[in-house]
Amino acid sequence: MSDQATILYWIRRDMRVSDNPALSEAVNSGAYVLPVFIYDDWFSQLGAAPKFRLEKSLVSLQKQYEQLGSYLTIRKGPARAVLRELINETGATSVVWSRDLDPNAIERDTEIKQDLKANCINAKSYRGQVLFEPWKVSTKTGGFYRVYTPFWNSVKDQFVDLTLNSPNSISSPSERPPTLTVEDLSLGAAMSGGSNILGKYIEAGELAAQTKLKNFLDGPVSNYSEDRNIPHLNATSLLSDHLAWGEISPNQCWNSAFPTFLDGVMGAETFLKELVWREFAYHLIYHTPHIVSKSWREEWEAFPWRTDSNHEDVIAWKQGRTGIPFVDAAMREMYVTGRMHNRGRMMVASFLTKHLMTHWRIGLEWFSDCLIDWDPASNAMGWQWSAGSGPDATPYFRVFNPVTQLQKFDPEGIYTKRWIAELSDTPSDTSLSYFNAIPKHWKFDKESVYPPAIMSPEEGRKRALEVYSNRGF
DNA sequence: TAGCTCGTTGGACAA
DNA sequence: TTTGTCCAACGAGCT
Repeated sequence: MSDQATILYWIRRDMRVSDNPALSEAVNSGAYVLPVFIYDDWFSQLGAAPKFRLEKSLVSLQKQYEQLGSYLTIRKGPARAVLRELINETGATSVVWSRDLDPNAIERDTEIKQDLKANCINAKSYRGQVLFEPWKVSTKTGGFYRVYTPFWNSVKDQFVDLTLNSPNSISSPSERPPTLTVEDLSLGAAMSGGSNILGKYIEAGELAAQTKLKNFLDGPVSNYSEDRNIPHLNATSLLSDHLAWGEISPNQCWNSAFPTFLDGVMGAETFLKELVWREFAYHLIYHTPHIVSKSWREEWEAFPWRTDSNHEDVIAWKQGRTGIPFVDAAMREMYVTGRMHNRGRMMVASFLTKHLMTHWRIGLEWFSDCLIDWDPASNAMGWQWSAGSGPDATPYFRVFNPVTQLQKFDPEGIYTKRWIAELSDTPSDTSLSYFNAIPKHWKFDKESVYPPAIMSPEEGRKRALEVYSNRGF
């Protein structure tokens, strides 16, 4: 073992080397840096698509470390035990990481920090997941924000540019500790067979993220305010999965878009506001962690939700067979690509929670399994917003009508034809790919007849409004 | 402290 | 076809 000190850099959801304060600090200390990924319970409980996406991210990150003269060490097991093991093996004296604001991650990290310190190991966490740490934003009376607009007004002028460049090289111990390979983690194992198809829609890694940000700011951003509502257009940044896995930082996004905003491009402001929605979700998950599992407004726990996740209506919703084209197109888009257009997300969430009166948690769990951009904070906030149980939620009488939404945002049926083969005499390749992606036991193929609507928009709206307006629940 | 204003994303209906 | 108004009322946040 060399005399030079070693720092463990513990990687979680920060799969990048630029604007990474924890990594930069470790590199600048002059010690050897050992980048470590630990597949612990936090990761093993992820849904199928997030795990598959994680695999791609790790492969990309591994290459990046090799290009910087370092390497990635991968282990599996409880993080605390694995870190101790690595400390014993390498003689490391410090562990650094980027803060993860997910409540389960906070609990794990707090315990680990105490444990390390009790054993005379330096342990330090750094910014990186958000623009504004939740404890640094407060209302004038010292509380946390519950409504988006005041939150936006409060943070929009507070941003300080701390963006860091990538290290030029990383010096790591010459003696490599034993490591697993990415393949050893079997991260694609939970996929039901659509992984080849889903894989085509994933471009993982930091470089891909930077390229997408640049392309977005070079073009689509100018019409983003309007075009982002049209589900068949390629008008959004497509950065959500990169942000979810930390392949790009919100700081980098903000910094790149801000000059465009100053130039008076409205779309750039809308984009910044979207970034701040992500911030708001982390603000909420930090201050009210129950948002991930219980209705944020307590009184909504008594709402008579349908809670049977095997109900035929729920199955139809998951499989994109409700007979409501907008809902089905969006659900199929998610199953094939691991993404869903934002208007689709609002639409299917409104349909499940209002027309089908099904608990938002059932929707949240399905999204957690299918989305490559799954993020605990945004997912929880979004579902509770749609259901009406969350902070700053949509009023109960605001029920999306899937037919009028389609007329407004997809009048020519481009989006629905892209995803629903049964609606076309000459089905598109994308719509047919759905049948190759779904599991066989769904017993559903391109010869199937498109089903009649399981619930008429008018009837569903009427029923939802009656129950929602009944203060007795 | 009390009062005032406002609330990401909608729908139905009337004019 | 487009535009305006109401839907119901509450709580957040500010002054």
